[in-house]
Amino acid sequence: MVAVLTRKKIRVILADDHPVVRDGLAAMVNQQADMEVVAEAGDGDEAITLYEQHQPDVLVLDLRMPKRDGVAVVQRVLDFNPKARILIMTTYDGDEDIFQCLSQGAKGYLLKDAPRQEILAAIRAVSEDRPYTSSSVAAKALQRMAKPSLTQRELDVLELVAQGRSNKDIARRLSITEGTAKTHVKSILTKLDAISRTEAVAVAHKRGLIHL
Amino acid sequence: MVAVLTRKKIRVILADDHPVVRDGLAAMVNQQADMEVVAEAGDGDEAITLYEQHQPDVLVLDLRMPKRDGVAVVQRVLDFNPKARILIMTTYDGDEDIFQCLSQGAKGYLLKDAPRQEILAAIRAVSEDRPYTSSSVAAKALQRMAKPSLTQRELDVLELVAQGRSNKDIARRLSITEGTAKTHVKSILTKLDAISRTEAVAVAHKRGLIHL
DNA sequence: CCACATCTACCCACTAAGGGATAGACCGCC
DNA sequence: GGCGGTCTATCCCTTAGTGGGTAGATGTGG
Repeated sequence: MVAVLTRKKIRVILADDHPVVRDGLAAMVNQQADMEVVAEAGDGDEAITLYEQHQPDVLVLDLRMPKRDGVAVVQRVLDFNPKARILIMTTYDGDEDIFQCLSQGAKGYLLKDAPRQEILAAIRAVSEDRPYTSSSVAAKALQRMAKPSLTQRELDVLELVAQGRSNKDIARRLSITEGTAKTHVKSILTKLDAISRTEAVAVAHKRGLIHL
Repeated sequence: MVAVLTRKKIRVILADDHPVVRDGLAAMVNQQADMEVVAEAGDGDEAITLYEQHQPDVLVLDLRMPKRDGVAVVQRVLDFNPKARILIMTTYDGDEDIFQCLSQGAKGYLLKDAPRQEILAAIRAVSEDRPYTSSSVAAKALQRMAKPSLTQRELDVLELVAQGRSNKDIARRLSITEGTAKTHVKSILTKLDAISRTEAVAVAHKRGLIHL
């Protein structure tokens, strides 16, 4: 028997809410001699359940999914198994998403427009516990590190600002005074380097701080 | 020879900028006895070129692609062949996108999270020149019809508003007075039923009038 | 315990934005 | 030729948002 036949295959779980994408990845992975798909998840909760059930070598994870958001899945899975090897695969290239996932412990991050070979290379790298990040993605993570973080309260306010709420409306919803809402908005503007709330929303959206 | 063998297969072109999605669709289509993929495009220009080259029975088209936007591809292809059968397949469910594509002459519109069977059913329907639209998508197209359209100038202004520009800044960029910029913004607010520019951006984004 | 960050709240002053109305210039269509 | 839509522009007035600073309460970690 040849070595490659006796060596265990890389066991992969795919988590993505688009059946088409899962099909595509599954076809790609199963064509390889050294890897196989052991399960597929269509939402965040399923991803967690199936991970704990199968304990695969690699979890390929979409960021935006129903029921539970990708970052939450990363946390939960790494909590269950700190050595879990997670590869994020998403269309979102905002520095916040990248930073969150990688600093949380995901081993790789790549974009859905990546060519086949790169995707397979990433899965192999992550399966051997080697980090995989394209240079453009790594650059964004580094960029993010130089920027100030928003507090939870500021994120709450930012979300309402992005919905088009007025300071008065925001204050009412958060049970604070309008003055306090203004204070939060001001610090958001400062941190995001924006001169108006509308620009703040644009910046926050580009950076992946909010997802409309 | 049995009828199904002599009957010509449905010839399909896939246009999507994600290799994974193309792989998934191709695998799905090629497994069917009655259809086959004759070409794959990774951007809008390629989609047009390959359509004119192969003249397939169905063009499956992603809306957001590099080089040329999906709506522009629909126009161009239908200009080349008014009987072209185009099936839009996208993640965007804003009423504006749906309305634009269908009123332009696309035969079907479905979302990427659709199950395999629905996708195949849509391709078959469109290949026979039967429109295919899920009820939720059709509902949005109808909703859109009741809403006022923005003029081209208003769309120009809206885009700058969405970038966070001030009225003064917008005026400068469009070479108009600030007062005129205000007039445009005011009519945008009225048409989108918003009380502030930030809310207008939120509404416009949800409806698919702008894509950040 | 002290230092630090966060959330809350207030002050003042100034600018930007929104609401309503009106109107001339231009263009295409019936 | 006239009607309707669009783009441009202006008026007045009111409200919302921005920029500056200050500060008490609370909680957390060194």
